Amino acid sequence: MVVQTCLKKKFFERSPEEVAKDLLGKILVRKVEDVYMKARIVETEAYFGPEDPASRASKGRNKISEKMWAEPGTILVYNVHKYQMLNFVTQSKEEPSAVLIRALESLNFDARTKGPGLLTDALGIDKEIHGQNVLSSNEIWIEGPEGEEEIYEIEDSFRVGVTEDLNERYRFFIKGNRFVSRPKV
DNA sequence: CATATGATGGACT
DNA sequence: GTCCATCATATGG
Repeated sequence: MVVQTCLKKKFFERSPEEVAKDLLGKILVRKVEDVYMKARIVETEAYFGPEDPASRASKGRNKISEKMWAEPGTILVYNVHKYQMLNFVTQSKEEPSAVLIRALESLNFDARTKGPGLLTDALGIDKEIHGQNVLSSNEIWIEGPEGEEEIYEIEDSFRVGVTEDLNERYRFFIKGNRFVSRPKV
């Protein structure tokens, strides 16, 4: 029997790169009224602080980005065109950084989740949960099998769609998973 | 399969 | 008015 455990604060108190990799394979649970939607995280991206040109923290503090300086685990939601992007704050209040959820493998529902904008649509995520903490929210949280070995390979690439990327690969995804938004790099 | 392009709308300055 | 961490469609090999 696999024991599902909610993540602890410590999980998010690490670099966005580590958190992004470790979120792969975890189960995202979204509760809307009496409906529970469960999905496996299969693709993520790490964003750093002011030194990362693609990060919203590099544009200074504003109404959206200020939550990057909040507690690790804080939920950050912002829009790109007509879509919402779901992120979790990592590291610490002094070192703003975050992980973007880019694709999910739906487990108990049927909707398109192959892309950061599509998955928020599927889960009904909008700014209502912006600023909540994924460690304490009862509308969205993350579970993971404890002490299980990874049964998949992690592949990486440069980040998708950014106007100015860093010189490292900060996109991570589960190799071969059919829900990954852009399997080829 | 690959790459290219147009539509898209909310939030900020 | 400008920016954007997107998506769907169309085209070519």
